[in-house]
Amino acid sequence: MTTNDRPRRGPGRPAKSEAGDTKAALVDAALRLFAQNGFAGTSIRAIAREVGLSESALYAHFPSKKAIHEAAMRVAGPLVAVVALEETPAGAGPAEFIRAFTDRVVTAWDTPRARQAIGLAVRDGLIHDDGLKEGIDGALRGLAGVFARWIEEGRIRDDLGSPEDLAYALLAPIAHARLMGLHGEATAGQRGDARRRMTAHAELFARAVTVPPSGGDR
Amino acid sequence: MTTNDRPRRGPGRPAKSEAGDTKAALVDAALRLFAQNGFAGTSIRAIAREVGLSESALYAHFPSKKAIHEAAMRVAGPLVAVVALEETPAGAGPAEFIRAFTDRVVTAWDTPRARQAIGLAVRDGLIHDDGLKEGIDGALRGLAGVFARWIEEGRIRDDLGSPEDLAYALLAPIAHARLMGLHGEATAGQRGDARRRMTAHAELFARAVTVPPSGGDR
DNA sequence: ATTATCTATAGATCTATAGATAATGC
DNA sequence: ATTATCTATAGATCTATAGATAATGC
Repeated sequence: MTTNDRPRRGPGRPAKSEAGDTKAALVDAALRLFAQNGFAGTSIRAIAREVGLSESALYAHFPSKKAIHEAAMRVAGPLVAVVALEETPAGAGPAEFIRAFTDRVVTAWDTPRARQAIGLAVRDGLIHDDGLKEGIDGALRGLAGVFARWIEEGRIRDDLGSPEDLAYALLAPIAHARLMGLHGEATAGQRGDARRRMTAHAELFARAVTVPPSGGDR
Repeated sequence: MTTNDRPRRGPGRPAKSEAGDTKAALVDAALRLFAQNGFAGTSIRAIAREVGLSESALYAHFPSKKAIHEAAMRVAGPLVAVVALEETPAGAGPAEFIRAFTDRVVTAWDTPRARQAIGLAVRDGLIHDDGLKEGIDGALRGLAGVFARWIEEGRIRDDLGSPEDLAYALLAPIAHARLMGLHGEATAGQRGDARRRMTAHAELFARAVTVPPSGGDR
């Protein structure tokens, strides 16, 4: 179970040589355990032991259990992919953009940190948190803005639904695959499945929204 | 907080008049609390108190905390919507079928029981459970079968992706909306948003997959 | 003196059990 | 006698604090 099993220290300040970044190690262990077992299911004892410390050493770094949970959430970082949207060059055509955007999201979400972060969010009800909801809505609006321009320019179909609905049709399946397959406890196989599902959906979506070559039945 | 506040009983067997179905009331309270706070975040004390009992009265009905959690999961019932698929008449056209199927799923998922069930699944990691994954895959396969037939018959587009990918493109956004908006703590407004999102997506999907009227640009 | 650890412990809370008590149904 | 409740309590575990100890950096 214990990923990080440094030897238990003796009393007193540790020698310079063996004095690692304890605080960072604690946050790391906390992130992992909270994501796995939730807030109530994780004791500060378990966190301290994972790093090879006594419980009270933890209290020298964080004033309370809540504080270390908050620290873990901070390093987990933002859960949504607004950044990926801003970073994707919109110059290319719709299909290329959709592919590039999805690739960025998939890469960002398949890091160990991001996988633990989503576990944390799911376990402790943050998935029903207003902050997360606003983040998602922001990402949807950003994507909808891009789609709205393309609809105006006649580069994607205007008869399917609102730009917002289109954005949802692209993003939701990707987000769903993340929840099901890019979490902290996912095996390499599950992660591969999730990534394939994401890119496959992006391709399907790109084909569905781009204006079909007009004329000629069959 | 307490939804069910019957008066606390005295010692001894309660009179027939005030002897409700305690076991059912316990499971009900347990489902609500486990969904809200997770397994570790819910004490048997809290469950008993919610029903107006002492902790030990609970142990007369269930041998352990785990047992009452399992009972709660059983009444929560299956999480996925294979039933909805079987119940939807496939005789109608693709668009009608997609609409009818989605309506059934939405209705099934917006019951208080189903909303608590999804909270339970999310909170205690069942979302990453193999059983649930198999249920989802089963629903996807069933839907994919319907789509495969329609593709053969030329009633929906064959150039978007595999029947499985199509099934995912329809189901995942609906499942995602459920997670975000049809859970135990969702307000009426959030639930309405989620339902609208589901039906809007079904409409978009139906338009995207049906074969476009051929011929004539613009 | 400060920092980072330890041991020991207080006080709360948690699961579970033992034994008492009172209504029910035979 | 059985059933459904209670009170009391054991024993484990949890968060948090107090005070000791030893290395560091001035």
